[in-house]
Amino acid sequence: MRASRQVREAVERALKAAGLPPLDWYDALWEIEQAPEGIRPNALETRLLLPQYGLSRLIARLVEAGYVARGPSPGDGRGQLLHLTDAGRAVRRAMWPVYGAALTRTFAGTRAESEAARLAALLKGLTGEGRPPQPPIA
Amino acid sequence: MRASRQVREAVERALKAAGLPPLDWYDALWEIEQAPEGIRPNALETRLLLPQYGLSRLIARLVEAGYVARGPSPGDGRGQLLHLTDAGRAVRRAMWPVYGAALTRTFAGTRAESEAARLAALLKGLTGEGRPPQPPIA
DNA sequence: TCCATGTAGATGCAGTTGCATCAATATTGG
DNA sequence: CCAATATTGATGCAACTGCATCTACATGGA
Repeated sequence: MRASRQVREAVERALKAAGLPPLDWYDALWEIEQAPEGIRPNALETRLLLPQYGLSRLIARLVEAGYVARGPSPGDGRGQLLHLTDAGRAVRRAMWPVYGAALTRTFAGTRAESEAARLAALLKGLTGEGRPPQPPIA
Repeated sequence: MRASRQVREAVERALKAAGLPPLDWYDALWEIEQAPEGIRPNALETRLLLPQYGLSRLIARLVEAGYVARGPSPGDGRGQLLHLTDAGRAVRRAMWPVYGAALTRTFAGTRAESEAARLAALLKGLTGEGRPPQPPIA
């Protein structure tokens, strides 16, 4: 718990210092970007492992910021389809170097650095297996 | 991040279901209990890796719940000395089985279970080394 | 001694979270 | 076809967080 909080706070501080949105936004923007055909909130929910109400409000913030557009969900009047806007793509891209640099700084020099793959494997088992790897490179 | 959130939420749910206080309280109660001569908030701050205002308010809640008593700090009129009350000891003790059981459930059957020591070592490097192990057994 | 600076801890405010619940649409069994 | 139930997503409320700032006491130097 301590480790994850330390890491998260380091990343959050770096993003804030760079005038960028908080960390949660990154994952959400990334997942939405991966679905050019649009993605529905309930699908995001399982991918991001967020509670329903949390995601609902996160989306509201992203929409208000102009990073995400809501559209109707074909064939289901309850749902909606989310798409990334150009601004959304731009900010996600801008976030990555800052995010990555903060991570690098945190891990540099620790045992976890050389054994990252092993650490990731161990932790992945805890998330209920769930989702595919999250490869946020470019 | 996902792994730690999953674990934390599982523990929080278990504690709440048992009518017990949230997880943060456990660590704080534990650390205070370890210092029968009393401990000062600023010392707790470094042990718990909490921000100053967060700890200040956590202590306020613990005091209001009757689990912690504030006393004057000898030789420093600004400070205070915290002690656990009997109720505090009791609730900390009551929390542990629930806490532990939730952890066991989360780790059971994962690779992390058999490699707990390795995982702990990797993660510990990330917390800035900091503190001694946190052995909340009895 | 007095002032400048440093440290301990508290707090107002705005934003976020968890919980419970709601409205709207979908689906299913009779 | 309709009523019962399930699913999707939103929201009021109370609690909690981060940030900036504040008060009170402490300490060091002129």
